[in-house]
Amino acid sequence: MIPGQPAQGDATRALARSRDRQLAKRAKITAVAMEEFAAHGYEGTRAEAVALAAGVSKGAIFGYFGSKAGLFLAAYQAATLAFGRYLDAPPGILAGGFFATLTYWLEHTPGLMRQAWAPYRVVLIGSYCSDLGLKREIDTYMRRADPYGTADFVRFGQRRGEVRTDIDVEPIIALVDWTFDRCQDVIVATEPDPGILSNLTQSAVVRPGSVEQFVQLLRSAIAVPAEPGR
Amino acid sequence: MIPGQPAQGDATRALARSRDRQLAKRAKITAVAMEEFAAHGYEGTRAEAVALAAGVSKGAIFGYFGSKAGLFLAAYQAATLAFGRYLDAPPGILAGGFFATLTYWLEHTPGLMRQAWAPYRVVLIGSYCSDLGLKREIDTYMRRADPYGTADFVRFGQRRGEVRTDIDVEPIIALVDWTFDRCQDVIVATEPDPGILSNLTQSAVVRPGSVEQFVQLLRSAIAVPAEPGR
DNA sequence: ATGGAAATTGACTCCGGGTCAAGATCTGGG
DNA sequence: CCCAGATCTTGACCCGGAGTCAATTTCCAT
Repeated sequence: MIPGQPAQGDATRALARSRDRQLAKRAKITAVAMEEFAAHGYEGTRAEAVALAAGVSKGAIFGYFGSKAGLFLAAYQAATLAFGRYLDAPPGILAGGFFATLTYWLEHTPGLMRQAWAPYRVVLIGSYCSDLGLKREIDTYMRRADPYGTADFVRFGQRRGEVRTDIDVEPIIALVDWTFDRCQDVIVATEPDPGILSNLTQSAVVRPGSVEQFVQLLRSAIAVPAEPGR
Repeated sequence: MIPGQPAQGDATRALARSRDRQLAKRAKITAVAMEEFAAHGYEGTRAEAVALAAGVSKGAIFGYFGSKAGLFLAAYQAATLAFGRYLDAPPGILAGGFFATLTYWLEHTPGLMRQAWAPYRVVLIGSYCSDLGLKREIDTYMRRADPYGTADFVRFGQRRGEVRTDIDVEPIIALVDWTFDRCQDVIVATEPDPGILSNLTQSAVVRPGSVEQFVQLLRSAIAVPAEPGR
């Protein structure tokens, strides 16, 4: 157990180290790919440029990820993990309930975007553009991994009695995701500095308060219906 | 005015005829492109294959449409026009109001899809996959042309007092579009014969009644809120 | 050291979008 | 009927980038 030379040349130890190096390299490539995709889009990103920036050869990229689509998928997954889950909000906020938490995250979106614009852009690209095959893989991943924890979040709202339980959760989850995305669109379009994230939504005049309206729509849709008697 | 030979060889007449031929060829190419895109997806479609099937040369395609993206955009626009507008429902249905009309169209979706599966697939492809630039053009087109008349439809609902007017129309329109899309997804996944439209949504078990649940969600969201007193 | 397994490389192939000079077709006038 | 000029059409060609694979390097166990 003395640190220094590999203690007794155990095969397992060596293998583990090599596995570690693999993973590190994979992670490095993924990180670089995220930057590249964010900067140039899916079509605009060159496998060779990623290889160069990551300090490996083009062949290695395909060795690790199989194809450009595979590389993007990895970058996309990494990007989604760069954002927190709904229920990671501070306890004080969570105590305020489902809609308070939702509002909290929406208010923090501009800051999060600025702090992590590459992941944000990659997620955007993944949501909107790719061939159907890739799109399908992304959907599958989102459903299986649920990286934002939307499902847990909705169930949290249901447990607190804020979110209706008279219909399936799936449509509700889908609607929450959609609302959040639309609000992000609005926020991006409204942001005072259109430099970084520009050229997606042209400046159709965005009325302030749009976010609130989307949230209101969501609330009407998924809050527990008032009991008919009253 | 006697039909037969071109009356008196007028320049205008000749120009008009040539313009007509142009348009006819353009339409032909667009129609063929729609089939090809529907069958093979965006990436999978070869400009040369379209040219061959349309009986023109590859150069002509680029002459008419500038690029593959331009060709797709044309096919996409043609595809959206192949579907009716919401308010084109039979008068008897329209008399039943907003939600009745919505339900009518949803019930007719399977039939429409079978009868016009190429336009349907192309619209699907356009909604989900393309590079950001193309996506943006598609969004612009949808907002400007509103080929399904969703905006008119929502205002129709508002005029009838069925749809709330206390928030902007834009979020409502967006939500109606989204709901319709999701319902279509569900219907496609539920269809007994998964042959034609298969391999997009894998058979995640779809509970019957999902469509109704989405509509219920929509109704809760956008119906006029019950007055607080009651 | 050394044999061999595994990782890495980058020159190469292949494919498809896009171009453009050459040729076909059309138009109007003589 | 024929000609000149304009316009349309063609398909061989170019080019860039995804993906491959034989050769080479790195790594490890003995």
